[in-house]
Amino acid sequence: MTIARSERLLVLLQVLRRYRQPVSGARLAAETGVSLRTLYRDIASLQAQGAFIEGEAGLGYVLNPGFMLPPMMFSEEEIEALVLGSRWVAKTADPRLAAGAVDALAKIATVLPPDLRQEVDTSTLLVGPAKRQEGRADLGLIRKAIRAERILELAYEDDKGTLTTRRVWPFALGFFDSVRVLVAWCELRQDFRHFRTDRMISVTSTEQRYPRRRQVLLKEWRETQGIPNGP
Amino acid sequence: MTIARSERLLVLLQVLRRYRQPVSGARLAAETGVSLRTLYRDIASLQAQGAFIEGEAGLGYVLNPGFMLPPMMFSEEEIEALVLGSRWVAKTADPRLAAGAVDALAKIATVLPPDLRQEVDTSTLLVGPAKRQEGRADLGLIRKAIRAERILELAYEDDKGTLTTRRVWPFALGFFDSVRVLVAWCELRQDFRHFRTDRMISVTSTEQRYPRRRQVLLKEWRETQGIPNGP
DNA sequence: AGCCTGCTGTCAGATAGTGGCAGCAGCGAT
DNA sequence: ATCGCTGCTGCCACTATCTGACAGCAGGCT
Repeated sequence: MTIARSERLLVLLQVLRRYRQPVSGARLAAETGVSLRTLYRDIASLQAQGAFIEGEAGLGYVLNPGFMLPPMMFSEEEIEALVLGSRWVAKTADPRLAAGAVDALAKIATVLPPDLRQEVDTSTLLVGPAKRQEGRADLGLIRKAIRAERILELAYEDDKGTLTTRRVWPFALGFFDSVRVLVAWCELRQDFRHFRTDRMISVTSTEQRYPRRRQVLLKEWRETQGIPNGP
Repeated sequence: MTIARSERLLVLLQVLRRYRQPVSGARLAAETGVSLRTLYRDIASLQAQGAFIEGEAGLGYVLNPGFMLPPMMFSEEEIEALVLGSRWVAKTADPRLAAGAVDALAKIATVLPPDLRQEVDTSTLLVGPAKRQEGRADLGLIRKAIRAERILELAYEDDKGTLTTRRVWPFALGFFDSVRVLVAWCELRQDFRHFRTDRMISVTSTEQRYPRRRQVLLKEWRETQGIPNGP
């Protein structure tokens, strides 16, 4: 990847936008296809032009969010990705989230210049039929409980057909090809448990907040699963 | 005023933003301290990077508003939908489209108010592992051909193991659980055909444009499939 | 102390940027 | 139609900017 400096600076800006956590200069240098020395020069250039990039020794660089520097418009690839993603959500997720996908895309479309708006309407990336396994569970309720870190009461039928009632701390929802799985801390078992949403007999949200942060639970669960990191 | 090109491009963008009415290239050249010839090169560079600058002979240049994304408001549901959709694309699609999904989300995040930006980072809707069936086919190339309505030359191995070479008019790409399917008009068979991307031996893009609009082909294909409408 | 990382200086060679000129094309006014 | 204004592209030689490598210092974390 050998691109001119003037273009590279904008690429670098986007790479920085992409990472939210500190990134090392070496990594940025690799991504922009340039030596470490040159990367330092590039960073200095961006800072001189007003970009608020913080660099801390031993950590890396972070782009302070909330400041707009070009290129801010979406590329064709990005539009296609947004459209395809929204279509998948619209087909796969529960009705409320599906509506959210459609609405979000519509909002994005309104701020697009005409030619890109055209891309949204005419994109021909299609999503295959969903093999939804419907349960009585209200996914909207579950997502809301996850966001608000509220305890849920589940009536659940496990894979052996045994019915149990549990209080759980919900913190993630996994979307697989045909099933949706709630990941939660189970008060009954005092451990992480997975619950297929189609096996939930009933779901009740309490007003009670569980005592830990869902990000922390997610991190610990990932470690038990041997999943390194990332969404 | 003699500044480096990389910085000058950003200055030029600011100058363009300042004017609302058309500005002549000569004036822009003077303001950025550069010859007219070079200014034309600068404008070309900005356009190549996605800036929507319109230049009309006899009038001048105008920066199409909308190059910058305005601050946007989304509901929590909409944010979750966007994040989930992007994560799915990032896991499922080809590397370029996957990067597009991540980049698009990053751009959206920068124009979000802080509390919603938080939502993007902490969303705990997860996507299961992709069961990607990789082929040698370059999906990026295929998508580009679809967008530009270019004829593709395929070396394809059908389900019986027979190898054929065909010229096709690609107009849609279907994402299923484990396979990606190109939908195209096949010149050989004079009919619509589906091609699994993992069975493509080679894909070559021609510069030749096929004689019909892809939207029309899509509509006709849908009718033959008995698919009513909608994406 | 040791490791990782940010940051600066220097230098010679590679690269890209630059202006001037010439020519074509589209638009509006005369 | 003609003219003037403007956008746009090709060409070419000159220049300066950019680049990588090496070397060294500073600051945070374990």
